[in-house]
Amino acid sequence: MISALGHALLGLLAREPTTGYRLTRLMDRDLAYFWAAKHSQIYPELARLERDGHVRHTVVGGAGPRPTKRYELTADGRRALVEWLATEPEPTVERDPTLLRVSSLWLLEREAARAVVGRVRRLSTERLALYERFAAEFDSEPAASDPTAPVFATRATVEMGIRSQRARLDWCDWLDQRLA
Amino acid sequence: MISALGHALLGLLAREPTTGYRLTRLMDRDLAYFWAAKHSQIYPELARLERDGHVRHTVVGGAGPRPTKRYELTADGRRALVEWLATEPEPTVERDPTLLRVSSLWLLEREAARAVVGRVRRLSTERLALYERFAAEFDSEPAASDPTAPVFATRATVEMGIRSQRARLDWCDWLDQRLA
DNA sequence: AATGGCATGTAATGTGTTACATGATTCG
DNA sequence: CGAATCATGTAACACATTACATGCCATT
Repeated sequence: MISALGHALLGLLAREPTTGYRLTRLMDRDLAYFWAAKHSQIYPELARLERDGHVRHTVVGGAGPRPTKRYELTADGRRALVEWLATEPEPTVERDPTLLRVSSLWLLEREAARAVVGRVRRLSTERLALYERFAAEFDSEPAASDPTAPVFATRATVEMGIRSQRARLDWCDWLDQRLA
Repeated sequence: MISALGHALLGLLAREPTTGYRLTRLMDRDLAYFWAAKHSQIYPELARLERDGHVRHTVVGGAGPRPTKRYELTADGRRALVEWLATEPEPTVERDPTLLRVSSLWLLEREAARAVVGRVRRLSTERLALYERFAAEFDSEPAASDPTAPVFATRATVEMGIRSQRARLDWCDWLDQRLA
């Protein structure tokens, strides 16, 4: 069985073979807003994927005490990835600390409650600006409109990020009005 | 330190003292779409909250091999909850298996890719219908518009759920067009 | 008499974060 | 020469899921 993180790594390696270190940075940059992982989780997962024959590595130098490993998909790994893509999507288990706070908002005075909403709005505004910068960056690449190009898929996930944040900002307005 | 789950439980107990079993069902019904937890996680967490003085229990019978316990907030627990509400919101770490799939969508043929989007749409449509039923239910209670009533806060979180799903459905249209 | 809901717990395993540990290369 | 970046790993801990375990009470 391949974990969600495993599928994330296979997906990145399908784009381009690379090192665990660079996978860590890629996840931080490209996937962080929908799937986060630290290097301490990524290195063992790569080892497991290799043990199960989904990836293989070649040593490409040694910038430190240990060898630098370049990972790539095996034919089997690629097959497993494509198969998974077509399976039924597992329902998202949301864990939203903001909604957790809001679910107890009735305990606060009006002004304090509005302050909470204000903080949510600020955080969302920042996120939205970030995602919109990402989107502009990706749109400047011609391949962004080609459904078989990796950047197309990345652009699509950023679009969802943007729409999520816009929805959240609209919701802040809705809530704020009701607290007026 | 109180965990996120701890805050969720304190929030529910602030509404009404009750048993661990009913907290499990409440979370499943009212919070599941933004904070999920099984009973095997809830019982130990209640014990920890009690050890730290945030809740206390009284035995109210024994519908089984062990005593049935009714938990309620202590003054200290209520204070801790209200204080946490006003703290800076921790940025949501998204873990969205749907976006994980979409980030590798470029690997698929056009028809297969559209099928993936179709499955996402179906799931979202179902969710939206569910949340809209919840919303209608809550709106039928007069207190739903009173910001100091618990049902107001629940209604607000459902509103966010509805807006999220609508945003996701719109995004499915956006994606589908680009895959046409 | 069987089924389902009420009720509480533990054990094993899986997933994710923080902290510890090491050392080469490159740029200023 | 110092700082940042490249690079890989392990250990300890926290959080979450699945499976195991028990037994009363009410309804059909």
